[in-house]
Amino acid sequence: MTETIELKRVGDGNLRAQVYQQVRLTIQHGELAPGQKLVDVDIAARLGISRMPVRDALMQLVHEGYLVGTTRGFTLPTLTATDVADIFEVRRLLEPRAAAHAARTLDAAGLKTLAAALREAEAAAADGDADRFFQANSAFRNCWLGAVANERLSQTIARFVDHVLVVRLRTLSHQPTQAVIVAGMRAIYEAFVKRDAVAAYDRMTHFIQNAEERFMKLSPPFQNSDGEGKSMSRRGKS
Amino acid sequence: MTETIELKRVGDGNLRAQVYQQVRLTIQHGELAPGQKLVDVDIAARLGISRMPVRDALMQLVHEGYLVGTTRGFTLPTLTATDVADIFEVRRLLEPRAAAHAARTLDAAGLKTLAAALREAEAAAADGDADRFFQANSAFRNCWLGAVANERLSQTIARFVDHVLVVRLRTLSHQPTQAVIVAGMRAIYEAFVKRDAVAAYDRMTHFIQNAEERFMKLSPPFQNSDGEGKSMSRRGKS
DNA sequence: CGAGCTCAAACAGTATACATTATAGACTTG
DNA sequence: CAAGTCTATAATGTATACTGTTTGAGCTCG
Repeated sequence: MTETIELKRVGDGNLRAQVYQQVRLTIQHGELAPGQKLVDVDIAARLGISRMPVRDALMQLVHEGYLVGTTRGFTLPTLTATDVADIFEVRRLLEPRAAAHAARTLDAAGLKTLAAALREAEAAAADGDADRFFQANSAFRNCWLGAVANERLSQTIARFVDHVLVVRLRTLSHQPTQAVIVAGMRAIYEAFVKRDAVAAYDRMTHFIQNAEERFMKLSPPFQNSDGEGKSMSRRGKS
Repeated sequence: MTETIELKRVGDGNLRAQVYQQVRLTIQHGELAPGQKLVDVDIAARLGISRMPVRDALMQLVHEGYLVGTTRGFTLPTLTATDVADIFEVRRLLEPRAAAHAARTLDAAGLKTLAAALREAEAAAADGDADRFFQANSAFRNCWLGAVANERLSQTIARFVDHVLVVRLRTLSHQPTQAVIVAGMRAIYEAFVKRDAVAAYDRMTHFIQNAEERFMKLSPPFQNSDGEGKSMSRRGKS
């Protein structure tokens, strides 16, 4: 409960949105211990605002699956192997189609951004810089996902990606995995360049399958799916 | 703003969950005019509670897409043709797979419930009772959706179904459409009985395509997708 | 008579205070 | 010594009050 979380106010709009952004970025950057408690009054004091906007933001994050809210504070969810498998199943269903969309709608500027992200990922992989690699990876996906015409589709995907993202830093630190991912990104990028929707679909399918295999293989702590500790018990749902 | 909304307290847990349930049920039953404003302090007064739980519930509903929150109250979203098409695209991607899951996991009790819902739908279609038909339809889907092992998948589907549901009453009132839907339900049900995952997948695909065609055909007011009034502009997002 | 401006009302955002609940730790008893 | 219970504390849930902003209506001026 020391100064591990560093939140600063950003001029965006209402306080809730600001807090939401800050906390989500904190989570996405992995700057949060797996069992760390997020207490609204605590964050509120640190930001110099009242509990309510913080509480609203945290509840929104809970609802989106970024956090779990117990009666005793908000913490990161600890996904079981089943959870991860479920998320990947949904991603397998959605992302290939979305990639096919993007292959048709990406413009020159988008392709340029993708190329830059790809180069960055390659450089980071060469250096073994997991954090940079992670950032490049996110930039790559955010770019093509932003070109998808169907916003509900892209938003749903983004959410599920973020859910596994919490524990993804581990996978992305693994050198051979980085190589595989870069290869997959390049394949997808080339399909985008050729505006080949079918190729984009197929390569995205392959990419996700690879990612899931790698993830499962590299995560021995997830093997103990004792079935009892389904940690995603949400609060506030029906 | 008269007594059109009838909310009663249900002993569930915290107030926010209760209000959330009540309002969502109200929406799902179509007991809400398209442009009607939902004001937190109003509902709070009617329920005899304070604004905060109501506000939380409404914001949750906004976030889930059931409502849109303007700077001037919460109202129902008015979906454009593009919105509906987007939702159906996601449903096409998810529901066949989910049906295949259900074909394997549905137990005898579930099949019995499905059979009852199917009979109910047939009876309602024969009587031309749109409301009963609607209820039977929902019961049918909720049943097989509940048997899907992947909870994230089923929850995502349920959400998107609910989104089009707001304007679905129109479609379900149409007699020929009711016949088509009943036929589709029966086909899917039989696939479930045979535990034929492939057939369930294919028939669900066909079912959704039919539903979308019918929906688009029966909705002349949605044809004017002037592109300007994208009504799903949410508040509170980034 | 019409257009623009001002004022008021309504509603969401925010803050603070109070109630409730669950958990952890300590103490007591078997 | 161990197990169960009780209490204290910490964190969420709820309520009320206040503030700021937006919208709509009415009035005034051109």
